[in-house]
Amino acid sequence: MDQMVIGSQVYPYTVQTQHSHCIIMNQIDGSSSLSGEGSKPVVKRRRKRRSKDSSATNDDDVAGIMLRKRKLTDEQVNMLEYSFGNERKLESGRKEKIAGELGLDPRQVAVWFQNRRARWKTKKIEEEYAKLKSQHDTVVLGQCQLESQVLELTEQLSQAQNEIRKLSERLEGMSTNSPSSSLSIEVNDAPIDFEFVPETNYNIPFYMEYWDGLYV
DNA sequence: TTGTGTTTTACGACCTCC
DNA sequence: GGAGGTCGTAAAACACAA
Repeated sequence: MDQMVIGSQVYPYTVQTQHSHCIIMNQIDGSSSLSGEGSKPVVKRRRKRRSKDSSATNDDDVAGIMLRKRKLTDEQVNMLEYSFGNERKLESGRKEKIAGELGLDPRQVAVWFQNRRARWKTKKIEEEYAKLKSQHDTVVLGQCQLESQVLELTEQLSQAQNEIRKLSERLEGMSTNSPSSSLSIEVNDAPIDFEFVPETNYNIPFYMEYWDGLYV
């Protein structure tokens, strides 16, 4: 059993001490954290913090030292973790039961669950963030690939436009008075057939230029 | 040993639900 | 209105590098 020496007094440092510590705490505070001020105006009152001074001798300071928070034992934490794994919320009866089994104040059990839920929530948020980041990175990568393809296709399109313009100019030079409804030319030894389809809606600029070139 | 960063315990303020 | 929740934070406990 650990001991805490305060002045001439030796205080046992055990689970029971932790239990007592909470009772003292509530008495000293003269308040419960669950007092619930409802919708009163927000008045942030800084609570008194416990002193770090261990050389104190008067009753209040001794109590303050007794109030020092104590780490829960591994066994207590394991039991609390197990309980938390079964159910993250803590109804009154269960809290009393756990507190009794572990020799803790019910308030300690409630606080532990509150903090545990907060840690769990933080972890969940971090996991969700990592998942979303991964998805985002995947989308960004896909976007880069698509942009690269767009550049490549734009370049190809530009080259094709140039080819067509050159051919158009050549055809213009060879043009006769009677327009033909179709014509056939070769580009790079590959035959390309053009067919005039008046009802087709060509709204791509270079096609319009091409037709304009043919039928000026 | 000591300075510093992180984790754990505890609390005050406020919110929600019954 | 009370019980129990979240949120933000203080302070003790702990880990660890320098």
